Amino acid sequence: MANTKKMDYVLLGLLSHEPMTGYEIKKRLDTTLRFFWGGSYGSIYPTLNQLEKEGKVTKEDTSSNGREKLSYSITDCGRVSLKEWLAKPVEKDELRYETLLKLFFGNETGMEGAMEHIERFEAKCKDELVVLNLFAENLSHHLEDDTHKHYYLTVRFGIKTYESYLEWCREAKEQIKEWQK
Amino acid sequence: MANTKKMDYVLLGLLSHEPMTGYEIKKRLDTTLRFFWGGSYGSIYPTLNQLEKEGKVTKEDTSSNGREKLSYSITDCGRVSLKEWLAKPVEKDELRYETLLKLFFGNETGMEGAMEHIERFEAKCKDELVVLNLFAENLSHHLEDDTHKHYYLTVRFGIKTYESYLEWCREAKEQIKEWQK
DNA sequence: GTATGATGTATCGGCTTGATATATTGCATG
DNA sequence: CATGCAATATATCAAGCCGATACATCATAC
Repeated sequence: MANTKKMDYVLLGLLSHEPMTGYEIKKRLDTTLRFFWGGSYGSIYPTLNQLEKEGKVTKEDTSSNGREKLSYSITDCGRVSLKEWLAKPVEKDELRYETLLKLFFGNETGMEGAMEHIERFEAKCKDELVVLNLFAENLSHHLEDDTHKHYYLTVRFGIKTYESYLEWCREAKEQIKEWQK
Repeated sequence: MANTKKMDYVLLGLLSHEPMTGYEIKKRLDTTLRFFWGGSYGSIYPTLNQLEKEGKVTKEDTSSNGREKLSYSITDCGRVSLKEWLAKPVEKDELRYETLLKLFFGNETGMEGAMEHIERFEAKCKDELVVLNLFAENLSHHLEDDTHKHYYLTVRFGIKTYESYLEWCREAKEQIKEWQK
């Protein structure tokens, strides 16, 4: 059978929006998708080559002034492959929260350590929420576009969850203070 | 320098609670830690051997009736290593939500597909919430123990976030219905 | 003019997952 | 009481992925 590798579909999905270079794909992963997915050069470039061999994307050399630049576009075959994957039920959603890990094992260091981790987590969440709210604001003016509608739903997911993280931080800090009495 | 590998500290953390076999560790990861961390045999057994070589855990053969059984315990050296790691700030928290990925690229399949993914996600969240609430209920009767306190905080995190996921599901479904008019 | 950062392609080591192999024990069901 | 299925238990392997790094050019600022 064909690939079940996730990165294949991440790349096909991004290229279904517009042609891009590997570098641009990486940037997109680090900004727009950052809240729910990642990806490294070590999987982007090899996957692009493999997808080209399979005929799911095409490569175009758009170098200029000696600066190397390879633009990738999705093919009809690639679109079919993407749609098949999109229609299948989700296999796995997962959280990998080091903060919770350190909290869980925190009885080795006491509640002060836990408190510190929660406060750092809280600060980071606040920063992320600012970014997400900006995204939502910008997107709300362009909701005619179907792509933006889908993007908007994922941003709303981010906002909802980060807000609940902050609520939990407040609750947890309160709880710890009570225990310390 | 020493290891920065996460699995090292997951195992040390679990063994700091009580001695366990690799199999028991796996079960713990699949139940208690499931909501925020994972782990496979392919990383558990090799890591246990490596930690033993480093003197951070000791192995004891507790086989009986010909059934092989290797119990691992944390050493003082292992405890020091764990505490050092716990004191360091968190490097990375990450979400890997295939549901959001399929939603983000959903303009290829239309809003009906998005709706289906959201509904499946909603159903799964409801199930998880039942489990988490059970955990919280049980734990709330044993909060004298420090280990349980820390465990309780992570369960509360799970409850808060799953509740917000469900809220988002409702909101998103509402939003999609409105767009479909 | 020259250092810094952004653009851009690419690979490598090491870690992790998911599947699989192997073997024994305990329990249930006909 | 046999037979099969689930649970206990250790262990490895291919394939996937991350983080770091190497390399080269261009733009900007000082």
